[in-house]
Amino acid sequence: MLSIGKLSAATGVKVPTIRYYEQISLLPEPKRSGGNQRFYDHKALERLRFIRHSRELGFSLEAIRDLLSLSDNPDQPCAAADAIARAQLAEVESRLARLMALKTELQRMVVQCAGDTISDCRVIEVLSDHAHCLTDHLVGDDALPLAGGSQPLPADAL
Amino acid sequence: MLSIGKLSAATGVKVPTIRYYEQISLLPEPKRSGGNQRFYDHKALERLRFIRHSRELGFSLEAIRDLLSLSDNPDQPCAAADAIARAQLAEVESRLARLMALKTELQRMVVQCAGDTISDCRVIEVLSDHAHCLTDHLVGDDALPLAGGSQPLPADAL
DNA sequence: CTTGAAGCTCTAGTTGCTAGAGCAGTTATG
DNA sequence: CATAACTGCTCTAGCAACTAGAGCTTCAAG
Repeated sequence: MLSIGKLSAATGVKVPTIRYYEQISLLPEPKRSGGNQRFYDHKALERLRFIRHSRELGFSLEAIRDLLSLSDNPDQPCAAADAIARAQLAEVESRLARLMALKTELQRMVVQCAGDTISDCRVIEVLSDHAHCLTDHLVGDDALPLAGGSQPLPADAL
Repeated sequence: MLSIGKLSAATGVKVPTIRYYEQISLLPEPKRSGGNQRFYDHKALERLRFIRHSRELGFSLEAIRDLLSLSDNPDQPCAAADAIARAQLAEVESRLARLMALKTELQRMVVQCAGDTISDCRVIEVLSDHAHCLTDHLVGDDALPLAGGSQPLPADAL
């Protein structure tokens, strides 16, 4: 039996995050000891490790919720898990492609800057006008939804 | 003079987003016409284009705020703008490295899945145990702050 | 002159946490 | 046994960068 602090240390997930996961029902409510303190068993430890590892791989909490419910029913076919993983892979690949275009553009911008005054700074100039760019580092398809529907990858899992 | 709708069409930035930028003082308050409607001049158009392009390149609104104030003072040295751009480049490069590790791991996961039941699904198995992974797709340095201090790149600019 | 699109303000929701206030319970030391 | 220091508890509010919706007003076209 682990206190929440020990569980945190054992998994690398911060204490408030564990309570947050409980709040959104990603973790079940654990037993409480006399003075209302949470105590966790081995199953909870495993589940939290699963969550953490999935987060590291960029899965959203919603995807993880699905993956967990799949892993709770081991007799079902694994096609669903496979589909979630494939979707995540596709997501990562498309982000990779975009990031590589960004990197190219940023590099050009930085390299060309001669270090003079702002008035002839390449950085500012390039930012002012997309025509200076080589690639189409645009976001969407045609309406260019700058920030849009999904935000599957956690900002820090990149 | 452009209405907010025309400005939106001309820049690809959604109407509510324009109002949001005004609210956080990234755009100045525009003139209003008789019935309280916003009207924008050419300067506002340029400024919004600058913002949009910077967002496409992954700069945070805070970084853009700095870049804008730099571009408003063209006599100053451009070292500051250069530094912001270099920081952004470094950020993008580190995200790229992480994303590539993720991609490798996800690919391995997906390829190995034989399509049987969950009980012997590689996807679930790998997620359960980081030891299955080749790379250290871990986030932090030692404390592994799963999600942490900075979130410079907007989730959708990836 | 009427209709429908576009504009207005305001509040609240999204994701995945984090930070802080203000307590109560637990553990280590004197 | 007392006390300090730590860990835990609940609750609310905040972060980025928007998005969605309610409920209202104004404008342009036919």
